[in-house]
Amino acid sequence: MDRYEQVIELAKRRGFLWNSFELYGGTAGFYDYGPLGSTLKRRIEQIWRQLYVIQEGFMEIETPTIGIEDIFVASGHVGGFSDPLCECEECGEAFRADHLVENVTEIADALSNEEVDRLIEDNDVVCPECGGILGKAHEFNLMFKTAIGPGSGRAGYLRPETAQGMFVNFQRLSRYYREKLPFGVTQIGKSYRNEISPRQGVIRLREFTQAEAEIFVDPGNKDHPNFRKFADDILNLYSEEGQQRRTVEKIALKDAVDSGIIAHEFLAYHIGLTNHFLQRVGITADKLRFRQHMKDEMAHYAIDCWDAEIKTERFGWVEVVGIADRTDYDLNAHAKMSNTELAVYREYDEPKMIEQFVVKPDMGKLGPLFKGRSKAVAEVLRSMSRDALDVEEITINIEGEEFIVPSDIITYSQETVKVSGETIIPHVIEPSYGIDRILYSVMEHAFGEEMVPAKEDDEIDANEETRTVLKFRGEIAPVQVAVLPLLTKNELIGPATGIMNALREKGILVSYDASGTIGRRYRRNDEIGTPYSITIDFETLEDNTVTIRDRNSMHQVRTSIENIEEVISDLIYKNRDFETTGIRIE
RNA sequence: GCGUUGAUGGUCUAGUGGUAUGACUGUGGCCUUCCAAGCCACAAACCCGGGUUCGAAUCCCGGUCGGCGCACCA
Repeated sequence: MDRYEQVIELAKRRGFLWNSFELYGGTAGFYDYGPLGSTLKRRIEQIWRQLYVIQEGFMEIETPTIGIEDIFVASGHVGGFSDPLCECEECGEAFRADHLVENVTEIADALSNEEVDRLIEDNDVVCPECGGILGKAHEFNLMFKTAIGPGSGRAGYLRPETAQGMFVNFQRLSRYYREKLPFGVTQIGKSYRNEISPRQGVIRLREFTQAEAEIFVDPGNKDHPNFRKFADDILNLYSEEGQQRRTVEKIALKDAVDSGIIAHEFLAYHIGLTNHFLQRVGITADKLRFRQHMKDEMAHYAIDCWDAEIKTERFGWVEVVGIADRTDYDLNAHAKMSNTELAVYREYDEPKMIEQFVVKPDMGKLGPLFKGRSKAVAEVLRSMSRDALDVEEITINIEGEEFIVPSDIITYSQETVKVSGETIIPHVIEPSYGIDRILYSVMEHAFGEEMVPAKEDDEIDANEETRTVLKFRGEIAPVQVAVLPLLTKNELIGPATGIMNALREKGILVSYDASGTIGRRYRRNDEIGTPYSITIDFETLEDNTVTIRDRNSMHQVRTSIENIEEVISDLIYKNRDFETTGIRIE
């Protein structure tokens, strides 16, 4: 069993991850989160909220998982997700069908699959790799399509990313943030891609959870006011240049910006924030790197893009977060599609006095002359230059129609105009997290097998046994503390229940376990990553003390029942040193 | 999607044309004392569909799911 199998086997057995629809045989690309998995996932998301929503102030919104066609036409997903592909019947290589017929037609990308097939046949297009015969063109549409409403309905798609729901709310959001850049918005939710052949368990899913932030910034100012916070952090950077040399470099973010490796401070800040987040949820620092997209792999509209990649035993480096400067691409696309201006007005510090050439058509005269067309004529006149207007009769052309305008109908002058601001289309910085991949990576990095001394027993030779333990950070461990009466005796169950209730009132997730020997129960809790165990024994009845056991060190202290919930809370949330919580016992 | 390979309790596994082996886990009980190994009892499985057969978990075909290779991963 490799590490992946060990983690997945444990995840399945202990209620973290289950194959969906298993009762009916299952379907690839879907996973259920069991009791511990859901809790772990929620704790990871909660830390994400703590950083992005509370600390950064990027409020969370929630938009439908189904989107209408226009959204995905504008975003490019309808076109981009339905490339026709042809596979070679000889060598099996797949090619973009429209690219294959580019040389024999002008309109390759506007053809139906049948038309492409016919062109391939008529022009004897063969496989560019091996010269073999090509199969029929077929669509690879990675979006799930559905119908909204009865009958054939209106086309809808399950969203392939949460981002579009935020872009299309730009105007509302801009107003919410009182029209001041920068501002950001976040969404945590499900996205859907109908992958052709999902494998690799939870690494590639058809339904998955994204946590995305869209941060709208002034394109003229991509400095970050709090950059200092991460400026000195040293990260494993795998830059475009580094990839050519196949070397990952440890560089401080400040230096990466100064030397131009990272495009600008704002992006670097968010790389820093991602680094902070991933380590806080328990990703091992030396199994984490940031890889820059190569020029040819980056979407054409992006300026710079970095992926956070995590090293896993089976899959190697797995992309878990993408941090991109998407420029104004999305807002432009939706502005065009919806015919609505998606921009903010930025007031200058000082109004600018601008020399302007101003044309003033006399509408009183234009009106009777051109009737219904006079407004369009005036528009054109206003945009003309002084030279073009300085003639006897001005001839203009609107949609093939000619208009002759006598020059005495207009006046023009050079004027000084006060301009107090300008309209700008913000650029978008987008950190996009794949929560499921992160959750798996956290489990893998937390997973450990340790050899520990076995209990003495003459009949068994081995003096060591394997302890399986998930070393989750306290903050993300699904079960935060186990309450264990040493024996199943009523006099022990009473105080145990009391302690459990006090902990629960404090908001701590407790598992109560009275079944089996104490050693077995410790091991059970090690395996699901419970950081602390409280054991109630007969001494408790005498002096109101219990033992607390630390999962990682297996050390125990004896401490008072009084305020035990505060002690546990401090251990989990405030990084209190375990050894300070009581008297160490051997 | 193509090729290849596998599928037996929760987990790991034995096995056969006549309904299944063992271990671990789990549950209940016993146990005055702390790291899975004590005692008693209990629970729990042949991936799905079709075919051959008196009878199929076993043989054959198809599917599903998993692994691997190829392709795909905006």
